[in-house]
Amino acid sequence: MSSTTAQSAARNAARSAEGRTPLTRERVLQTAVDLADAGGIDALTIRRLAEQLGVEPMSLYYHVPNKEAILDGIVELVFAEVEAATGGFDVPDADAAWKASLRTRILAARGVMLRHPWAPGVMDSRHGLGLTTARYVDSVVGTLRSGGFSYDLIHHSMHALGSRMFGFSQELGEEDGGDAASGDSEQLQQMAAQVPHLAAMLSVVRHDDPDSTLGWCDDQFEFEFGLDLLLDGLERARQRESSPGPR
Amino acid sequence: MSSTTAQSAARNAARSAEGRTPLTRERVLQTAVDLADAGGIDALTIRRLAEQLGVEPMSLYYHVPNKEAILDGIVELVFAEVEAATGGFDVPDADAAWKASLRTRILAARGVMLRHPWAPGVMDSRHGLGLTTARYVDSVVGTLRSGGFSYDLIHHSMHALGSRMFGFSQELGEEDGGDAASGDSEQLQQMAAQVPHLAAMLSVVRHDDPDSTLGWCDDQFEFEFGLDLLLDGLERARQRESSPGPR
DNA sequence: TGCACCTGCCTTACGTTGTAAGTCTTACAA
DNA sequence: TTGTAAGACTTACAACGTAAGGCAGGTGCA
Repeated sequence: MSSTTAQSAARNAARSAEGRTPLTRERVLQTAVDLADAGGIDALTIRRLAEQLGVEPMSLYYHVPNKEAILDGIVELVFAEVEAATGGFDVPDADAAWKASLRTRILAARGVMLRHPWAPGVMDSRHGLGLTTARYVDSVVGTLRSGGFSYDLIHHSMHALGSRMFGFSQELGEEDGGDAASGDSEQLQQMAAQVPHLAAMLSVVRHDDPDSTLGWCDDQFEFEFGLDLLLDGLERARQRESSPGPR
Repeated sequence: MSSTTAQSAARNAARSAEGRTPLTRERVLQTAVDLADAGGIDALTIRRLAEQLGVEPMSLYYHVPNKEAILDGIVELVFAEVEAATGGFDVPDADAAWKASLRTRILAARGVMLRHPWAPGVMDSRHGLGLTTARYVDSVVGTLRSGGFSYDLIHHSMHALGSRMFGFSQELGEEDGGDAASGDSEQLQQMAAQVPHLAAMLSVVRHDDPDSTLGWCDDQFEFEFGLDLLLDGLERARQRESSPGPR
């Protein structure tokens, strides 16, 4: 018991005297990312995270409600990196080269994911998008819009891009703005400020399909849309392969 | 202690007298699938599985080495369902309608996945394909081959289809025949018997790229191939949308 | 100056997970 | 009758996430 007390005293001394950098939500999340980068997502446990921070496990819970929140947080951190890598989430002016712009953005996202291979897996264990992630999606919607796509076609495009949009990963499942957007028009206005293109798309697409049976979008249709896009594309690639073509 | 003995005696009596259906690997795996179907993948724990089977947890380990093997096993079971749903994994004759055939097969796979929503997630937590899964992939390769695709283009197509091929899910990562195919030509011949098209593709594609830096296939190239396939397809869809077109 | 209160971290303890190691029972062969 | 192997069971452990509460140091107010 005396040893425990001594230990505690030593730590307190170290904290106040040597000026231990205080625990913050940011430091917790950043260290979590480092841990996952180094040892995979299974290496990210509360206990190891605490140890890495020189702190007892339960201390983390003062800054973060639970592990789920940590997972949400590190995904947001990854998309903050994507934002930095693309120099912000702005969308090109109308009639600009939407394709090149989108291509660049998506490849940048992929570059970030390659540095955090655990991210895709964590992403689709999460339900609902964080704000930064939603703003990324918003920028994709906005870019397509600038290229003259209808919101309907944009909606299908988002499903078709699916994995590619995030650098890998899979379907979106629920694509509302996270916890928001389940209550109807209330929070949809707050959302509009942060993710205007996404909000616009949702309101249009939702109106077109008043009986929101399958959760307001027909997964079967979306799947076939994306599949046919690929199959048609592959067919053209094959024809190109057979005939050397001009040039 | 006497109660424990009595309990044990009662169970033994029930086993021999009433003719308890014996534990087998198959029964374990099937029950695991049922459990995951009913309560999601998190509901599948060794203890619950044992309880469902009327058996003590450690008894499972006589029929299965560990939980990983159970996860491998239930994925295989799912693909056995896919095989049944498509009436076997045979490929069409040359010059047949590869696109319709492939489309049907993939949509059938999707139908099965919808009954086992946990399957995609489990799949990409696994490294390497089981035999049945590999045979499914093989049938996709074979079908593309029957449509006149080169093995190179087939290889890229597989990457591009990625998620769609399995009904959802994501990239392949390692796409060798599971544990096999890391040792070179030895097991590659045993593999050839079971998954001939896949083996053929691998041997061709591998030769073209002797310095197998990035793990013998260039992920960056594959990603861009698939992305451009989609972007080009979307551009055509948008043009179609703008001009109502003939008909 | 004294006392209450808040902030930030620590201690202890619980239930759940996968599984290593060893034991007991039953069926059958010699 | 005895030996053997198959097929279960018992016990035990380390690692996980986290509920509940404790305790030091600083801050604000009397």
